[in-house]
Amino acid sequence: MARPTSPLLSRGAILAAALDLVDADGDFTMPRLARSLGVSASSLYHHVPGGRSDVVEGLRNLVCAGRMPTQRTGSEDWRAFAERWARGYRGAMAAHPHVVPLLTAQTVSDPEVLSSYEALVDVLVQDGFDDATALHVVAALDCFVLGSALDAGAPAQVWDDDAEHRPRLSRAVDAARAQPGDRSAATFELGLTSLLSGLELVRGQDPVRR
Amino acid sequence: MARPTSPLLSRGAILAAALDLVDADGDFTMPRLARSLGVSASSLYHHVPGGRSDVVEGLRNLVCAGRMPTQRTGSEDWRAFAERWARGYRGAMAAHPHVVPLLTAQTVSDPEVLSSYEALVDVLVQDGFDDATALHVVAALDCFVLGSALDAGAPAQVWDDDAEHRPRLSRAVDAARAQPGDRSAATFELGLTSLLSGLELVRGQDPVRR
DNA sequence: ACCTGAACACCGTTCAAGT
DNA sequence: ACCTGAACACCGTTCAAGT
Repeated sequence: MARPTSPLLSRGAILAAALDLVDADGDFTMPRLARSLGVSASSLYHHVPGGRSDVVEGLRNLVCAGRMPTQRTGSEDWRAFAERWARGYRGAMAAHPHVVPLLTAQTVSDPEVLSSYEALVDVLVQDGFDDATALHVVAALDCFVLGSALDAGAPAQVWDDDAEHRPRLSRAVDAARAQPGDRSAATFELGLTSLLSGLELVRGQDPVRR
Repeated sequence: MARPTSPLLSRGAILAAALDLVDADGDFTMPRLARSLGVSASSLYHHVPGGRSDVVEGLRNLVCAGRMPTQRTGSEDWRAFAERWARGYRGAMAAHPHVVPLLTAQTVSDPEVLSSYEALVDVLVQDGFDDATALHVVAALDCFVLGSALDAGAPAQVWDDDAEHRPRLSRAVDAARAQPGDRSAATFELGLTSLLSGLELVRGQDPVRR
């Protein structure tokens, strides 16, 4: 075939196909990705110069863009904004849980995602956290959200809860399963609420005495 | 050579070599692992029947075994035990940060690790959490610890903090860097303390009203 | 500029063959 | 039982060749 009159591929089409593949299979390879687009593997590199890791960073943007807040509304205090930030982040990831393990290996460089970090730091400092603590708060939220996103993507059977050998774990798992709704989402909500309540106690506290 | 008079390999030796490789290179492959042991790749499968994923689960045990508490001391309340549990877990992972991304893809099946989960649930229920909430508490702590462990292994430059475009993020990063000690460890301590303080507020609360 | 097929240096895993 | 080399079906990436 060689060069077609109108391009067969585009960066956007490649990323969309990659996301479909990850959602369906839990992973992707360059050859499979090419096959799903009816194209040869080497063609991809014309549109995604950085190769596989470029596609992965593209997936981060595709999954997160527009789902994370970048400025607070008039009435929001730091806690309300942090809650919205964390929910947006976790919601974006949980909608495509299989991409999360791909992202954890790479540094965040996507500008849109970084803007939301910037906004969160801004709100925290405005509302009484000192600079260093604000950074730790953002990082701690980031840790919890990332862990929760991994949790959302984990197999239903996260822990091998053998009732014989681990009766209390097994009973707790059953009790949580008996509740309505998504177990992983409920865990996230409990953890987020608790984390924010605890951070409120730290806010404005003398940094050196902590 | 064929069969040697005394075995060249053992499961333990393979796992130890794999951990060395992961600590040094950030990853391992079966051929490299074999080469580091002066052996051919196919030999490994006699001692690690499950292949690569078997090695990964073995690494979890090697890294965590003995580092996570399995019963509380007489004077410990739930909070003290949960703190010890989370610190042990995070400390084990942070000592070998590159293994963490390998583990996140797989379900926990190691008995020693599961025993410590069992112990934590037990303590929580004894101290006033209902079964379902205890499970969510364990899961939330697990999420935070796992996220923190990933954070500990991430490149020093977690976020691409361009001072031009993201001045507040950049300033907060600088402020945190100016503090003594490990940034990631400090984030973990702040988050853990806050999370536990927040969970204390939930303990014994009417489950249905929450 | 954009797509191709061939090529390179890798993977993980299996298995008959050796002792 | 334990190690080997050969083999299989894959990877990610590069590049000269085509239009």
